[in-house]
Amino acid sequence: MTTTDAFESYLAKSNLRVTKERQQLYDGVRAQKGHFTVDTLVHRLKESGYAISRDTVYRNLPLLLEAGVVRQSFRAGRETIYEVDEGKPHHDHLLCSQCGKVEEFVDPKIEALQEDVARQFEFELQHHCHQLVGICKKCRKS
Amino acid sequence: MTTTDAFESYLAKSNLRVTKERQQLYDGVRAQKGHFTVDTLVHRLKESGYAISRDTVYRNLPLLLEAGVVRQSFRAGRETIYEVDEGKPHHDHLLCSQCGKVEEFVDPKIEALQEDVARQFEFELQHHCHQLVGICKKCRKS
DNA sequence: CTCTTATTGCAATTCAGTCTTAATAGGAAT
DNA sequence: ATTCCTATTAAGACTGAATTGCAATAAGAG
Repeated sequence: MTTTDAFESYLAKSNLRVTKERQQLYDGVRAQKGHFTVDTLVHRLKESGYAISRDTVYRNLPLLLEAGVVRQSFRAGRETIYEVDEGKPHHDHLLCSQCGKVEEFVDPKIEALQEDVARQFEFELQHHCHQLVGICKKCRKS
Repeated sequence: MTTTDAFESYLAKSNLRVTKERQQLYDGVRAQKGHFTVDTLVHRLKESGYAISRDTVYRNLPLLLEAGVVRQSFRAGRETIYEVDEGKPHHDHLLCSQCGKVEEFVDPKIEALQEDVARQFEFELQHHCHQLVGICKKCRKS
């Protein structure tokens, strides 16, 4: 299965239609490097000649999330930040409250402890949101 | 120092005025049990005879946060959920995605590992946002 | 008591995200 | 291919949380 099929096979499985917009959205999303917001995504899609409405993006985001194409990364103020979720392993974020710098980290021990907590409360863990906020080295110097 | 002075001493230290609204806001906030949103807070303040505008609440929330009176708890959809930050030790949240149930947990090992991560990236940790999302026992049965 | 200026309430505004609706197009059945 | 049903789309109105500008008010220093 080529990577191009990932979203289409999800759509087929869910009895959803493969539209031009969904294909373009999939392409556009995968072209994103790093973190992005819905607005920047729409803007970049337009630049690439894909005129997909903001609503269509919003409507299809749950599908892209479900299909494992994108991942809700974190929230910066009002905006939700997304990132591509293909190939890249799970990780959490460390943000600088001064300059907005974003670092990614993974800690298997924390992941395991999260599972323990969920088990303890008899929850079936679906996902988690874990952000550390602090001041980076550079900002601390000024 | 009585607990009533906590906010006032913070205001004094910061060269901010002690207004009727700030005193009432402080009282009102401390009367909140559990989690609350800005709107519910304004509503309850009004019920208690404290007619404080929503704007004043928004404007003073950063001060209350800074003074350690309230704490940003987590976000539910668009709304920011707050909770009183006096007496209560730090804790994180476990949410049920089906029924919205909120459990609180503390794990000293996770806390320590967060410090380790921050140290590794040379960040000075200020706070963190840690929510586990899953399905609770009751919801899993239906 | 007076005066300066922080603070307040109001109204207008912003902005992410949602909803409504009419038009369009996917794709199954024929 | 053609028809038809219905999912999906774009446009724009709308929502609700949060912010801002401004004129009126009141804290508290002198």
